[in-house]
Amino acid sequence: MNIGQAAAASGLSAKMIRHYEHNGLLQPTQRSEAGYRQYQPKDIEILQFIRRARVLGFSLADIAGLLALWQNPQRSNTVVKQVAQQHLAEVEQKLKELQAMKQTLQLMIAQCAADGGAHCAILQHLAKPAAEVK
Amino acid sequence: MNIGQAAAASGLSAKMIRHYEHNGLLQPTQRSEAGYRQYQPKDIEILQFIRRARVLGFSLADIAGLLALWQNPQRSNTVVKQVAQQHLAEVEQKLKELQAMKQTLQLMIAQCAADGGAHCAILQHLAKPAAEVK
DNA sequence: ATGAACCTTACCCACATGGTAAGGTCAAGC
DNA sequence: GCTTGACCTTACCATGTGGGTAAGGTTCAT
Repeated sequence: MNIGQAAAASGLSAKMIRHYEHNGLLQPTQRSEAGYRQYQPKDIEILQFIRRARVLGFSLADIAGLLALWQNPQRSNTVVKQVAQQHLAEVEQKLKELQAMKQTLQLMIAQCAADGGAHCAILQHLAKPAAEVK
Repeated sequence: MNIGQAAAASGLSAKMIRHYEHNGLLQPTQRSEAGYRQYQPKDIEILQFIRRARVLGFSLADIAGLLALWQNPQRSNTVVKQVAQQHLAEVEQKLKELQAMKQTLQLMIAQCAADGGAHCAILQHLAKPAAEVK
């Protein structure tokens, strides 16, 4: 199977598959005589694993670790859980930041007349907010 | 006022102030004979404006626009509001994505025994999720 | 044999920020 | 006057996850 078919089968782009190989996420595959990468069904499973982990926001470094654990029969699920919990904590941290942004943005937008005039609560807030944000 | 003092006064780093100037966010300042950038109190207000907008997640391109509007007495608050609403929509989109990640991560973590064994619901989910995520 | 569709590597770009290197400047203290 | 340390300058590299493009080789069907 060539890289284009592997990409279609896994939901990744051919570009990214090469990138993952370059980054050490994937073992270099066999090559055809012409140098084309050859993928086996087992490789497709690995690619799908990577795609699903990316959808969940895991970094490539995290995924490298998860892949190694996945392929290690001696693994401990405790380690896997730690990785996931650490990532969840980061996601929750970003959620907090975005929620704070959202709240302030909504407040500012609600206070903006949008009547075509020059007076603007949004610009006022950015110039001198009621409560300074550090 | 030198760049270090301007950085301290505005809450930005000297590095970023230079970067903003390089990007066209800031007008090049006066320079001392030795070539040091010189900042006036008015410049500090602009730097603080930028910092507050960054805290709210506005891109540098957005901030360039907001700064131009701020300094234009002929501005229309309608335009400002549009910029803010567009950014809010992006923030809300990211919030949705992160919330979906959070939910799935919590589910996977809850199902993981973490008893030191090799069986792991998290890896199972990544290998073959119950409901495929495209 | 030719053309389309695929593959290869190797670059540049985004985005905001940090780091580092190599060098110039200024002020304080001796 | 000289040293020292803190500051400033520019210029480059790195991050992380991709997208884009270029220049070229391969494969297959017509």
